[in-house]
Amino acid sequence: MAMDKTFDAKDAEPRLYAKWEEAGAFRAGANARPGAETFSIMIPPPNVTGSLHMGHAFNNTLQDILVRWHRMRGHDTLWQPGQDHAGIATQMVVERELAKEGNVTRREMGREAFLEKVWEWKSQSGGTIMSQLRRLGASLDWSRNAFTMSGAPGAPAGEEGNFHDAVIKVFVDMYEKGLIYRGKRLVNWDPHFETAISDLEVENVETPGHMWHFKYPLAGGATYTYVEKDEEGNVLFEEERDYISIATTRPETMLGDGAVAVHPSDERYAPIVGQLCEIPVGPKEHRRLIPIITDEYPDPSFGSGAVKITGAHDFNDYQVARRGGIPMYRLMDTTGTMRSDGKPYAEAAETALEVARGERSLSVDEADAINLVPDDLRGLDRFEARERVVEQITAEGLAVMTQESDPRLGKAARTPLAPEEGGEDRVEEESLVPLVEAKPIMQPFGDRSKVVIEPMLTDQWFVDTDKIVGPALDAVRNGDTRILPERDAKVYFHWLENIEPWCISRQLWWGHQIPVWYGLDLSAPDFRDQEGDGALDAVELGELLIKDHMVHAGEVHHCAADFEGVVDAFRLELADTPTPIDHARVIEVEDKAAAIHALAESLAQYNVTQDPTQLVYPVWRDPDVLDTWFSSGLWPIGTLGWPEQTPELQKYFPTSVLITGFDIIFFWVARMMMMQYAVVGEKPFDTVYVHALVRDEKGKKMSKSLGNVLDPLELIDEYGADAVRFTLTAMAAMGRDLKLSTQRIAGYRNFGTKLWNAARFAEMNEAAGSDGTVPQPTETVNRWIVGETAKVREEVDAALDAFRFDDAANALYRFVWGKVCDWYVEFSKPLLSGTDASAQAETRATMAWVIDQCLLMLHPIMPFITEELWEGLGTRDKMLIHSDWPSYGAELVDPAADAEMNWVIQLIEEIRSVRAQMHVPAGLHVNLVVTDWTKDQKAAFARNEALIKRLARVEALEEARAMPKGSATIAVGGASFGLPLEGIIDVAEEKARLEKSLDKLAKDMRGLEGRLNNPKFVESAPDDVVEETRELLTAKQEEAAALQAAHARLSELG
RNA sequence: GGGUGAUUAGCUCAGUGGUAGAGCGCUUCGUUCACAUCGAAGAUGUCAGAAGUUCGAAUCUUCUAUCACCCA
Repeated sequence: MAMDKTFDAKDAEPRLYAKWEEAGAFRAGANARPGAETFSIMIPPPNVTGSLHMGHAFNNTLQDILVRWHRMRGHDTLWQPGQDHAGIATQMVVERELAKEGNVTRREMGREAFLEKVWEWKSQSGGTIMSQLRRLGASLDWSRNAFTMSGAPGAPAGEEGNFHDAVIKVFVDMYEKGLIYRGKRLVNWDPHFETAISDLEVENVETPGHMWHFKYPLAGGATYTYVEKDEEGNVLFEEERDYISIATTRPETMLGDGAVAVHPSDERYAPIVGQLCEIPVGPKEHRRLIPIITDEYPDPSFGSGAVKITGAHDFNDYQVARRGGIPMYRLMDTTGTMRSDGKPYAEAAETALEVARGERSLSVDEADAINLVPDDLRGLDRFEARERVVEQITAEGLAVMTQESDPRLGKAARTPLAPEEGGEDRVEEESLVPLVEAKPIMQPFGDRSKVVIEPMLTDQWFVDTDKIVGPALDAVRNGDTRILPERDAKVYFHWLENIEPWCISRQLWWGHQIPVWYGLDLSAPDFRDQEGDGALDAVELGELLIKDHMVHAGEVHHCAADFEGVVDAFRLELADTPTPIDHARVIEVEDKAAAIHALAESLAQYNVTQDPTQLVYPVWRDPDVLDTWFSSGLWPIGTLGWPEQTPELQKYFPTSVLITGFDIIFFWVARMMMMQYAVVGEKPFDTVYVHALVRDEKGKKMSKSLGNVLDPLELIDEYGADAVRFTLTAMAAMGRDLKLSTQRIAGYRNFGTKLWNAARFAEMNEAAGSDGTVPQPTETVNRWIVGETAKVREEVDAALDAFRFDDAANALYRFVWGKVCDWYVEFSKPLLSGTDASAQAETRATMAWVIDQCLLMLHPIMPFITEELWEGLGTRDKMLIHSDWPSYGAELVDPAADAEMNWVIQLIEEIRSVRAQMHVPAGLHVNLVVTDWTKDQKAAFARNEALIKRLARVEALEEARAMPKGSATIAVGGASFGLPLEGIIDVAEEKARLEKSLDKLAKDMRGLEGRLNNPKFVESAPDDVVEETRELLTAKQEEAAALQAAHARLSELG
């Protein structure tokens, strides 16, 4: 067979992948030895809308390495594939598609039809990432591909899995255990998609913004002495004030302020704490008053030190408001528009005022019902409202003023002012302008919608994480689950120790609809059926509804896996209504409005017909769906068929390793830990390997807007999957970001070519395709390379065991290129082409074995080229992917052979170096003279003469008493060699070379002697270190002596 | 503001107490029968700075500077 000069990745990769897949090579348990230990990895599910990016390539390369490595070791291995349904992203993609096609909106279509579209889209485009992972060579068991929405109502054929059942079951179970509740809390609200979103879907971006400074006048014209002091207590500034100064980046939220807070230690405001101040916006006649309170949150050194508290629109304020019992007034609707519902402003403000005065209090829901947006601002966009608020305050003269030249205004400053009191300026001049600082602010944007996220107080479902966080923390603390690198365990602890309730509802359609049904709250315990006839006439019905208030304002709700499951619970709700209403048929309707309508209609009809069988009690299902992360949180068990006790679940759970990015430690890893413990009471994985980010070569995060994105598929096209994989692996130092450059990838592509050509050489010399038997050669060269192979096997296993992927890759790189190609292949040439038949045979066998070992050990990192060579080099029982990973070790190392070959290598390198520096023509063979060597060295030379001569271009060896004149001298391991170069040598140049070497030796020796002359070193350092140092010094001294002599000879010469 | 980490050759990075390393790039040489996607040789470092612990520090401690990321 004549091999090509290079590996054709484009041709081979798809062919080999198909071959593996057809052979079922990736199947769970493939190549497992009987009774083998199991090894399982769950893929972090990519979005079903997603396509492969560099992070995926990195993440999946590492997983594939582990999986292939374990599979080759005969372990019962599962790499579980799958995708998550990515609620918001997928819904957005499909809506966009709809818009392109025919301008039908989701709402126009209706929920059912829309979901049908989503499934349709999924069946067409959902497989993209799967085929891309195949390009990378990922050996996932595709027959088990999972999807977080499989088995959901409306799922088409081919999506019959039971993930949906698992998700719903977990929700119901957790609800029943009291771990899930409905409540009003502040969440990240996306005004574009009109849904709550997770922190992960929020991008905080530094944006040019403004900080406005306003005066909140004290109620009733009260005044106080405002005093500012320096650190020593000297008064810097003092004045009478009738206001407190507030800075804000979001003036429109002032409308919802519930208080002004200052730090308890802030003496400047101590005189006015407890007083009321006025929000300087809104109609003059209904100005709202709010209390000045103390809280730890305000930073006295920032701004004026006083903070306005808008509990319903800011996360920090929310905490302060909760601590201080401050009402939270919501100002916007779901689209981020200023509210226009509820009572007129005058009435709302009056209520708020009563609350501020302590005359009444509001429940959270009552506060939420109050609309404190002034009538003229109702219905405005939030940013427009901001402008109007600023205008109104400024017009009223309640903006803090400053000189036009104030640098904080962001304009060119003429005379910079010393900042005092957070920068307020009191110089009275005619050119005063409102103090509006131009400053960058961190602003939250929806990562999909790109609109500004609004913290909003809304009704949502929450997991009471406090109740389930314990086992997740303990597991990592006591080592049941290990997080690598260790630093990331700290991140994990930090987050879980400060965990907040987890908002799991989303106002979307694509997802697992929450299995909760609501009904109108009906009861009339005091009603007496005076006729006692078990029927209700018109009069009685009227009394029921009006006098006994049968229909209450609130709602009741019940949770079960399906509608049938809640019917009984709702019947019980009717128990305290009169017959026959208490026997009404429970039916499901669309929503609350439909329920009211259906109930009214039913009662009306009953009134006419007196037919109790027509009475219905309508209930409606919660329209919201669950956060995608809620379903992803069940990934380890859900993919294995839970709640059914499948054999796979028994075998592969808990899983062995999770490999994932640091950015989702909180969102996914921590939640899987909590969920698995909460649901099945077990850890989801033994080890979590957290990897860093792939960046561009300048260290910038790859992003579409920067245009520095490297597409892994393009890279695979250009360099081959193996090169991309090897690069990522070699750069995978634990916990460090990768700065990826194409140059580096090209370098590792070259490495593949190098391996290819070494194999090609072996094949040409009939030294390929071993049967796997470890050779037991007699030739030193062969004994040496067998030992080197054994050493690297141990190194690679140790590295992979410790998740040191880079160490494994680099060890193999050094071995294959630096040992096998640079030396062993060269050393083998005289033996392979020589006349000694037994040496030739043994070398062929050894080389065949060594090359095969390279293929075996490189396979997990470079699966394609190694499989191709494996097939090409010999007749094999199994494909490489299922071949046996080696297990030999140090017992194959022959120390004598090791020492001898190292000496030979050093000699060759020295000769080459001298030749190059003395400008000996590259092709010229020269003689070598030896004046001094040991018996062993002589024997070693004799054994390796052929290859030394060949590699160093030596014509012949002469033994001599003294070095001939004009020789260049070489000292190797105590032996003195020389190249007689009279006529060729440049004496001055050779002297310079020797001097340089001697200088370095002298420096080294000084250091070594310094240490050895220090009695404390000899006393306290370990014996082997002292011994090593002594030996090193002796060697240096010998070498120096030889070079010294050579230098002397040259000096005599002239 | 809080936390985590980084700072080592021109570049990208290994190196967790025992004389500073790799890859890439650079310079010179090379059409040697595996490979020019190659080979040979070479140059390049106050290991960010300061102080400490130690017989010995790139490595441990403290401080400083700069940068990055995460959380507020």
